[in-house]
Amino acid sequence: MESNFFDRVYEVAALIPYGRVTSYGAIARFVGAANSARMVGYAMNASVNRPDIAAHRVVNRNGLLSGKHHFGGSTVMEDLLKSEGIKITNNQVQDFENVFWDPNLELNREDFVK
DNA sequence: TGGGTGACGAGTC
DNA sequence: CGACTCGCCACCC
Repeated sequence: MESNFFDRVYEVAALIPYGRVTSYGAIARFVGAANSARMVGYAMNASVNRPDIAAHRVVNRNGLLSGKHHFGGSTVMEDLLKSEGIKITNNQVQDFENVFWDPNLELNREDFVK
């Protein structure tokens, strides 16, 4: 069976543009679980098996690389973001507002299966 | 079946 | 301004 929740999270995560980041809460709202931002992170945790998912482009609402610790336990996440032109300082995304990508604004929910 | 878990978020002190 | 607490809810055991 298909767990639409996780699948949607994966879809959105896969659509995050290069050099941009988004927040768990933004994805959560987009998939219809505004109050389940934690589940987005949980889904990302399971997305390690999904090479198409750019989990490193997902940070918390503060622009903090909360999931970096889960990226092999190294600075992989930080390095990946830097390689995309995103500035990282003290585990925090610089110019977060500038690189923030809100699926609710940039993406059409109608393009997804309801 | 039930309960614990957690890569969050928002509110409070 | 910083640190802490609580609620959330889909997934795993």
